[in-house]
Amino acid sequence: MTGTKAEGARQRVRAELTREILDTAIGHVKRDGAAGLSLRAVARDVGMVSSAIYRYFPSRDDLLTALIVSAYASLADHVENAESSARRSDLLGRWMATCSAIRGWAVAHPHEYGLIFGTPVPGYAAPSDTIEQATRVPTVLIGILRDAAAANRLLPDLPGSPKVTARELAPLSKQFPDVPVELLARGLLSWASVFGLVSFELFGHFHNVISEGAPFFEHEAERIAGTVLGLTKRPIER
Amino acid sequence: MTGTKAEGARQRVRAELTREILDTAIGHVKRDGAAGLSLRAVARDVGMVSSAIYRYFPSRDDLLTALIVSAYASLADHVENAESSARRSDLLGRWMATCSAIRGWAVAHPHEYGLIFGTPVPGYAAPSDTIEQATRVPTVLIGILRDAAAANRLLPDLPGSPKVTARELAPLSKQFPDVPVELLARGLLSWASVFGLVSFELFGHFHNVISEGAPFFEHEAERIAGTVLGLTKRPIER
DNA sequence: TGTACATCAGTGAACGCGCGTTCACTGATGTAC
DNA sequence: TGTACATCAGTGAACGCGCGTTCACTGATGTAC
Repeated sequence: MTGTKAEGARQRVRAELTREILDTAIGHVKRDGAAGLSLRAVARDVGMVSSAIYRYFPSRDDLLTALIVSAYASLADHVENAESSARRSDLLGRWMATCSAIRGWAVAHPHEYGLIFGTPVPGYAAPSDTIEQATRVPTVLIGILRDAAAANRLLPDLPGSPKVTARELAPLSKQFPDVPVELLARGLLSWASVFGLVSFELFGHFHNVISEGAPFFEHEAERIAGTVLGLTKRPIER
Repeated sequence: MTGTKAEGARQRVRAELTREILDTAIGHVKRDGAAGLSLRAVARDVGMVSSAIYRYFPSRDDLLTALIVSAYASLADHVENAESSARRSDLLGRWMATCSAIRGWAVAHPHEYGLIFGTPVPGYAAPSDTIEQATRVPTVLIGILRDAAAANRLLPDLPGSPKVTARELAPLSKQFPDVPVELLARGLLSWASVFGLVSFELFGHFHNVISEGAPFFEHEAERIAGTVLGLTKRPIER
């Protein structure tokens, strides 16, 4: 039935046009941001009449969803690719590659970054289709953390550190039952810190604060690895 | 001339109406977010014809600017108030009060938070009027850091920590010449971390990750104090 | 204190625009016998 | 291989809406003499 080849020309053309509409829409987001995205403008650029778009996307919100999913996927591709080219045992290298890839992608795709990490589009609720792609970057992060723990490269918490409870992190903990809650908490904070830095830079809050974004970010990413993650240069002796 | 009292009834009425327009607009942002803010809708609610707004604000963008300034001011009021009611010598208490106030305000005013810390409104460039208000919260933070340094309560950097250069932070350093660059960098990262946490929570990225935002945030704020800021419980002996 | 004039707030109509979505339709492409 | 029918993509007109901004205007409020 749904053979890979004999799909019929109609289906192939349909897939191509869907792709073209999506790409055109991405182009609009790249130029003008997501807020003003217009079905009609996209249709014009594709060379269709506006109502024809409805053969491909049932509504503007569905097109938006597709754009969000595609942005998450694009970021995740970039990050996974960077992280996987570091030597597995070079944990700091993997962390730095991940962070740099996040910032690099964000700087190269500011509007797409804004689409997924900025103010949610009003009246729009992200459907669950997005979570598969949205989960990929955090998963890379947790992978690093897990390997660091296995290699005995994580400092213990400072005495008197706050203890995050399992309850607070219950939903995440259920997805990664083999990772201690304490580690998940570190991962979450480092994740939020990295994106906090990137968001501040992209959204203009580092204006008149920082002169060179890239080296500052590298330094801070390294600092996060050392302090928040507690990643050590060599295995800890017991 | 411009006496405080005999301003004339006209001027007073004008000020009151300006306030009313602003408050109505804030109400709209609270309900629907900033993206769809409409002059006409505001005018309707105030009970004016749409063109009358132009006697008070020269354009939609100016109204938006006023809203942004007002949001920054509201946040800063809230934060300064909370921070200043902690005992001066209780540095961790001051930090925690600051952080909780930030999150508290954000949760209570999500759309206003989105207006100032989310995706910048497309085609809109924040004028310098905003910086006075925008600077107040970071200033509170630096105050804590400065006092902590004076009280000898900051851990030295871990050996092998990345050294942020003065060049990278030149603009900020010029505003706070008495604070060492290294401290400014810590402050920046902690600032970004706190807002990263809050943004993730407000913008939905902690969905299915965290079950209870408030206690988790408190724990993480404390962790930031200990690891990023390097704030110790007692003065360091030399 | 009273009058003549200037300032200003608010009106209402209009301009020109773009938007998302629906609907009946025309032709072309595929499918079943 | 050929015909009859069903499926589908794309059209073009229309609906109903709301927007920011301009402009000539009316009256009321203030100011100067």
